[in-house]
Amino acid sequence: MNLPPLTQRFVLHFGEMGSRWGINRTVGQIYALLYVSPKALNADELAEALAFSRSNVSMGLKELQSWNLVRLHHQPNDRREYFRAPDDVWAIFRTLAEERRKREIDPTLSMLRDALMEQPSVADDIHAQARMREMHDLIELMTGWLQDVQRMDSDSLMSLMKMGSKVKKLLDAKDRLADSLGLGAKG
Amino acid sequence: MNLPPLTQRFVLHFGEMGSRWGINRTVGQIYALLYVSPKALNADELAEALAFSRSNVSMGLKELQSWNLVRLHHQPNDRREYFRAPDDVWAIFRTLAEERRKREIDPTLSMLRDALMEQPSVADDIHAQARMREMHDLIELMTGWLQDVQRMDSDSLMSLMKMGSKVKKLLDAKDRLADSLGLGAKG
DNA sequence: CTAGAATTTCAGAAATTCCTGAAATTTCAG
DNA sequence: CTGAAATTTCAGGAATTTCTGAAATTCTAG
Repeated sequence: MNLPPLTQRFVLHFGEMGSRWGINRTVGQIYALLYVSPKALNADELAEALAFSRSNVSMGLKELQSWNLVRLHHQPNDRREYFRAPDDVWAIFRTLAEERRKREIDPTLSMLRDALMEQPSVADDIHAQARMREMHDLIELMTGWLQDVQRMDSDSLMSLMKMGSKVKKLLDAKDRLADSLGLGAKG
Repeated sequence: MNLPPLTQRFVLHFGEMGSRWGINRTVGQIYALLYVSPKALNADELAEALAFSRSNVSMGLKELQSWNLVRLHHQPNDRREYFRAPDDVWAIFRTLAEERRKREIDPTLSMLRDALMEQPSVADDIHAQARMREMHDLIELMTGWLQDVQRMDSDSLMSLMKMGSKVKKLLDAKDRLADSLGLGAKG
């Protein structure tokens, strides 16, 4: 591996963190390098820069493509494929959240839905089902909210986040205003 | 394993999903069982119910304790330790988010901070550092926001989530109001 | 104290995941 | 078509993680 110092630190860090994020070292390092690289890279360049086997890079890129995290490019008079990470870091985050929801949350939501349709046959399962309902409702609320905010443009999302918990004050103010005008609760 | 049907499905699912969530089968199944169990369980009961070795359960419980995800209890005239998941599923989620931030985000944030202090020495590193700054700013904004909302009580959080993207309309309304009153931009 | 119950530690076996080189397949210029 | 370049697949070796049983340690009733 022969990368400039800052790039190298970033790449090695992503390789190490990979295991905590549920991706392997190869995938982590490939994405890190694509993310900071000023230009699109092809598979051979990645294999060379990161000292991985060509086949390993191929599998890593496939994985990243299945996550929708890379864009493909072509150079004139060169039939190799070149890869880039999206420029917009917010878009990357959105994609990541979306894909993780699909893989890590949706299967559980569907298992919970199935379990909630059943008629529990013993006392312990009655309690278990009630607990599952609590979990189901929370997950449904959170994923629904996630999908809502994912539809917002980056600027609105940023201003919303910058407000942080001040949103609560705004909500309270809205409620008081609605009350004082004699309006009922409304969404 | 001899569990009532719904409980068993839930437990097995958490065991399987464990690998996607970065926890192992043992830890997943133990927590699933604690979560749906109507009463606190001791390590022997867990080992028996899940058909794991006693030592494996011990390590799994240690892991869960390091995540702050279990509560310890004692029964009169019994010196064994009994374990429970917190009753409030929102509290569980908050803890999970907090601990994942510590393990999966904070190390990266700190690496990025360090990298941003350096003076890039080659052209590619200048670009790389700019990209790192974008990532740093997004992560800082998101974790700051997360800490803000984590301080909100469960009810406020729920009503906020139920609003979903309607929050944006509320924000727009606030901005228009502020404008029409001739006020400048304010937090 | 002490004995035995409860729990933890830990070496290494078992299972899983990662990674490579070789072979197979796909792509496309000529 | 053909052949060489580009890419993918895949068997199996390397590395890592998980899990167990045995031994060590901690705890507490008496």
